[in-house]
Amino acid sequence: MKKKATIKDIALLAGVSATAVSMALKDHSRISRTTKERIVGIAKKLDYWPNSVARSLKSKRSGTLGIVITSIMNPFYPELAKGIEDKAMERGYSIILCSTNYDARRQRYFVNILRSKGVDGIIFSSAEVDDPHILPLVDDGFPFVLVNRRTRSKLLEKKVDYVVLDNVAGGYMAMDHLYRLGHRRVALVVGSLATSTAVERTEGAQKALHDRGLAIDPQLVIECNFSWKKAYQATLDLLSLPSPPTAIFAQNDYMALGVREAILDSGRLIPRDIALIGFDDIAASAIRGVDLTTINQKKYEMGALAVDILIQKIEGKGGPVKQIVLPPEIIIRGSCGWRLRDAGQTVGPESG
Amino acid sequence: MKKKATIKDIALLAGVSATAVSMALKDHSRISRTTKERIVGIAKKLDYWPNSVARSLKSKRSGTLGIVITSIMNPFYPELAKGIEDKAMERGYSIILCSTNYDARRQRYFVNILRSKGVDGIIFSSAEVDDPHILPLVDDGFPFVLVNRRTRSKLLEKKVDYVVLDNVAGGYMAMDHLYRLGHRRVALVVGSLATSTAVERTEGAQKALHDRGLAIDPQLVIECNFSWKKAYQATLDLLSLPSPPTAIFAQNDYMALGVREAILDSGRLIPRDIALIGFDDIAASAIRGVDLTTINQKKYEMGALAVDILIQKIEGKGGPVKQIVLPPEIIIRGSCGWRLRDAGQTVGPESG
DNA sequence: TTCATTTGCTTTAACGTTAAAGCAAATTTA
DNA sequence: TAAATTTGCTTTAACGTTAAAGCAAATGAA
Repeated sequence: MKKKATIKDIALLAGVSATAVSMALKDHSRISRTTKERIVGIAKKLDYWPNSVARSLKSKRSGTLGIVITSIMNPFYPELAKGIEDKAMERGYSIILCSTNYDARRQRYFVNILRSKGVDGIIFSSAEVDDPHILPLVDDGFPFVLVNRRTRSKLLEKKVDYVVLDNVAGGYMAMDHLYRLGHRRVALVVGSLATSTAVERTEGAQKALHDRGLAIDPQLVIECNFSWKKAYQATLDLLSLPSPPTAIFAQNDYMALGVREAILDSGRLIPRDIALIGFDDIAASAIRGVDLTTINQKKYEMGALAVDILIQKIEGKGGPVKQIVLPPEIIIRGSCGWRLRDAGQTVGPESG
Repeated sequence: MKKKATIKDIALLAGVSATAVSMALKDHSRISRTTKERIVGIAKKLDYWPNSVARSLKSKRSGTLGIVITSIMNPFYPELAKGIEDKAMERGYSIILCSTNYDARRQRYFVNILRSKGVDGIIFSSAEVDDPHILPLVDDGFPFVLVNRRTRSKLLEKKVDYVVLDNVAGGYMAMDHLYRLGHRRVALVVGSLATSTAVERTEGAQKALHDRGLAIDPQLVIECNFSWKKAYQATLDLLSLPSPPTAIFAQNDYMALGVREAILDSGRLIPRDIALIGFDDIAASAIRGVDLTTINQKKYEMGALAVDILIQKIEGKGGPVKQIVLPPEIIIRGSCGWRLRDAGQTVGPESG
């Protein structure tokens, strides 16, 4: 492979030292205008680009951020990733993407890989509660930020920066919406209870009922690990119960699509026979005919914010721990119907 | 930030030279078993991980691949990216992801950034016809592979490795399917004619009609740049034509969703009033109620294959230029109906 | 005119790793 | 027993860049 020009090549051609070239390209004040212009001219002619690897070694800065997510296939991520990417690009950073494929052990591995590659900081969007790989990062003072999920470890919760949705409020909002539409028997298709998101959304949903002196029938709470397939099966099980739910709250839209499929397969219609609410507002939820009512989180903004916080930590203008909790927002589409069930009938599009 | 242990730290503790440590960790034959075990023990105790940056500088290998795509938000990419990621991980490489956000000029920029960061090779999934940044790579012998799109430059087409779908066959297949269902007036919602994919899919569609002595009405061919919005608008325009099409072939599923929305907004039903076929088989197309008939390409396999080819080039077992053209596959769902139009009526689900 | 400062460079050294070369001691071969 | 080889390390140097220190020449101040 043809070698790219280095500072030395330029120095040789310009008849100066390598340092002079480095100074010229950095617009150092102690280099004469004429020499600088000569050097810059030669650099341009040779199509010179500084070798970041050498720079990183010298400066301990790589201009690269590590991003650890569960899987790029998860429809939640593209928007988050775009927020991260755009902001990182705007601020002059590149990103190395790592997917754990839902294998928590890989997080530790990726942290080591990323640190060895000299990334300046890491964004975790897949942290599980009490992740053992987080502690060494805190101890070492290595810059990182959690997005979407946070750690619930007593030891760490005060020390770790994060940008998350107020998932308790989101869960509350979803259940509240269903309650107001008259639903009293609501099933919970839960994510993975190893994640803060699932725990908190469940908490919020329970609180919404508790505030009205009600409680969720434990029979109607099923952990589905954020899996489409498990959500599908869980729904079939729920629907064959002697006293099935009148509504289902799926803790993310991806599972909600599995729930939807099972409902339709059972010959029921949404929302005529059963109401459905999701969480995340992924792209597919807005498709005509899907019309999934859902709790939205500003994924793009979350990503961008996380990058800002991370870079601030990296560049030393740290300050106190940043823990940002964004408010959720309900997106009302057709999947829960539009009229109060109490008032007579539920009306909605004959979707599906 | 706490410094990570280096080879020197280990050397100091073990009372040997840095090179001895390097040899011990690499299981060099000229190091004694006892010394090696002592060194390895200390390394483990210090939680030593080799500094890849230093290694890269020395060895000119980073174990990192650059991936250049248009946008992670494009629903086509997650599956492709996963194929790339899984295979790269399997073979011990990390990936740096770059999105051009459909700005072709950024490709040149990213190529420079990536090379400066020392990536061992680049996968382009966003190449436009005659990209000017490709030529220097070929000249330098820098390893890269195109996926999904290929260059159509006369100068380069024989020299560049790629993995693509047989898009001509795909276009042919789509149009052929519509023809067999009785459609004679088919509109083409075209991507961007600056891409090989759009050009070839159009070519294939035209060929399918040409083989039957027909031709596409130029009035029914609209370039929409792979944009949902443009596809939506184009469809409204098509439908208000004095003699509107009986079917629409959208050159990717994402545009097909825009077409679908416009059709439904116009009060028509799919496929009762108009048939619709897409391309790519993105996740949303399979959703009940969307049921988009489409041409599938094995995105995951394409990504994995591209990585294999790239790594083969990187690791020197190059051989001849690899140009892989995969066969398309039609996924028949409900959006074109199931009976021959000639035979009477088209039947399909009352989707949407 | 003399000393102090500024300018415009060069030399040195370092970042962490690792091939290559070197070299004494141990072992094998003749 | 002497020469040749192997073992087990060390020293050196390099990858490309850039702070830091150095230093002669030009400029400024007294």
